[in-house]
Amino acid sequence: MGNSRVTVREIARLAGVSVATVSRVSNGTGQVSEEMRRRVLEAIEKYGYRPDHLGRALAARRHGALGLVFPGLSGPYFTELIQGFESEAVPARASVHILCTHLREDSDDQVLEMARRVDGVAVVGGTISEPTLLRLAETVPVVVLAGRGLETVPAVSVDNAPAMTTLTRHLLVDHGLRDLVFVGNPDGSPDVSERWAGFQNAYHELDLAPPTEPLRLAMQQHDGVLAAERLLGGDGPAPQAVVCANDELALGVLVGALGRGLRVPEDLVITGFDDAPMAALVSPPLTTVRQPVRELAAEAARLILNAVDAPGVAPDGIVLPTEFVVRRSCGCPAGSPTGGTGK
Amino acid sequence: MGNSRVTVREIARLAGVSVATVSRVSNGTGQVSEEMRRRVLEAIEKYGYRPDHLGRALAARRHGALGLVFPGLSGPYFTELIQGFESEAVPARASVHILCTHLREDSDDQVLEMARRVDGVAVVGGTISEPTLLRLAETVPVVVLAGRGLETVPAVSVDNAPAMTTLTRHLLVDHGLRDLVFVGNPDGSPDVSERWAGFQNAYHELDLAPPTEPLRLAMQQHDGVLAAERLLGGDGPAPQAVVCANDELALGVLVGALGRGLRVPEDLVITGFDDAPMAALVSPPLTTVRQPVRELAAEAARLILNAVDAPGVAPDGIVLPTEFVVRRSCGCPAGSPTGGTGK
DNA sequence: ATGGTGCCTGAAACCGGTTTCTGTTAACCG
DNA sequence: CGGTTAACAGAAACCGGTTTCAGGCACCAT
Repeated sequence: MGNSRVTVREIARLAGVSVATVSRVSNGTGQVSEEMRRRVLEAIEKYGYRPDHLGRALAARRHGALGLVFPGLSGPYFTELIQGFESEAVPARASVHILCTHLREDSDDQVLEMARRVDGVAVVGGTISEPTLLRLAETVPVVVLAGRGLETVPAVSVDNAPAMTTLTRHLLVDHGLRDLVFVGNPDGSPDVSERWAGFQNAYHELDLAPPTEPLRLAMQQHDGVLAAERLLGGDGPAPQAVVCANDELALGVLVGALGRGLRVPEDLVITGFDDAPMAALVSPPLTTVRQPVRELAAEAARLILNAVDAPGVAPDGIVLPTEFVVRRSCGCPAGSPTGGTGK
Repeated sequence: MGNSRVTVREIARLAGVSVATVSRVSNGTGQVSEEMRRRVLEAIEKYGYRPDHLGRALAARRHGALGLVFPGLSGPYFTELIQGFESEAVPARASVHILCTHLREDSDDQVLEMARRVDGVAVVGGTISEPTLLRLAETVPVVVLAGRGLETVPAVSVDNAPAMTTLTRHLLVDHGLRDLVFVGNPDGSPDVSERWAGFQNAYHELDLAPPTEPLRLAMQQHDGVLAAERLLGGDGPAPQAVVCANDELALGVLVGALGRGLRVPEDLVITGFDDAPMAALVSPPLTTVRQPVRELAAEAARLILNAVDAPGVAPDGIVLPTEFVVRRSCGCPAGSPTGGTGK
């Protein structure tokens, strides 16, 4: 019944028609008489024929698949990313290939290899080298997801720097804090780099002396705990506020601070970035910046799908707006207003 | 240069050889004289030829791809799952297709459609209907990931029930607690169903009256916060302990409890399942069950890859052991010993 | 009756590889 | 020197679809 070994020619033979007719019926293209159509559909039904994807893809010179490349899969950010991408790709009848370059040394090769199996690729910013990105773009449409694009490679990202400037200004001006520490590695990803730039920019705008060097760590919760150890560990004075490059770090710092008996925000202010689900749930809830991660990835998928259909035109990049979310971890009372940073 | 429009026949023409020879050289199969090889390699190099994946796959009747199907992407569990699967597939030169059936009504169709693009599929338990699973298994090798297998479909899973029995017994016997509530929906996934069974079994083993009905909720952190609201909200007495179906729920309950001014474990005992990264970081650290999620998914990938190479033989399922991790949220002092539940 | 016009249909070419099978050549043997 | 064999190259078939193109046929107007 559901045997997948049945081919067009077989169905054609059994229905007593040509393969062209079978193809026409199974695709609904061209003109086919009622009688022929009936015979073919009957045979298709009876033998459970379904056209082979490879044959079809080869003829159409299109894979019906999109690729998504990211460094590793940590935390809520990437799950949102994948889901956003997938939610846009699947309805367009494109399957989703994923590749975590994560710790593999030959990842550039693998990205290039993936490019031969898909119609387009989204690469998370900072994942692969620029030369590889360019070579990739020669083969298939590419967009950079959360990062900076190139001449020929559009990017979709959020307004990281302005958002971080808004958040930092809030701490410096509205709360009168001075001794802030930025946690996150600006060299680790374009996102963090931009956030660090936005952080510095707030100081610059207010004619303050530049901030201290960032505490360069990875982006996971246990790195935040590590940050708390370093910053609150004893030697040297603790900062007034810890501005984290994402919510996971902030959550880790929060755990570390509370575990040391500090009160947040009274003894230490902590802020995040992303507005992960947990950010609103912890106590005190986290002041952070909401970014539309799902929408970002969906936009990337759409961009690629368009580029596949209309090759040649290199679309512009997209910058999505974020929203500054004021909660209690910055020292604001419960129920403060929130404000967007605008587009 | 890197033009991907170059075909075997073109290279053959340019090198003045036959396509067969080009194919032999590019695959390293068969016998080719030094002179021919040199000419071919030269042309390949010069025109940047790389064999098309579709043509190759069609001829080989193999996709070089594996599918991974899960309901939705929430929390650390699924990121681990994907990474484990991917880490095993990619070195075997198989790309990874993902599909979140998540909220789409026609997901069964999409799973069947995916089956036509891959050599094998891993399906997370409880994701698709049994009839669909059976039809899927007629097409490609399938394994169920974290769930129960069928006659023809092997499963890889962990010893959920014994592990939960061990944990529950610990609360009932070592801590003398009686009033436990299980949080999680046994109908939601095979994993939860088995954990609930293990929970009940501990009562049974000790000749206690059966526990109260489970609090049926989804598996995310905010569901845990919800659980805390329901259980600690005022009307009706609060339980002594909340046994959660996974760590995310437990973390949510913890946040909710602490937010209400309760002390954990003095006023309320909370336990989880999974040993997510955050479980050890919160205060108090979570007593839970560690399960080797990555290894589980890697095992599934291996099983499928083997089934692809040696079709016909239906391999046995695999049950991986878990480890009971005693931390402080159950009431044990810091630094208690931990014990595995064995295989 | 003749020529023109649409509508259907199927043979064959094509997508881009791999593989079998046949034939040539050179080396080796007695 | 004739015969066997191994090494190598290429033509053609194949994988499973789609699409072009030419032809058959019915119908209509002249």
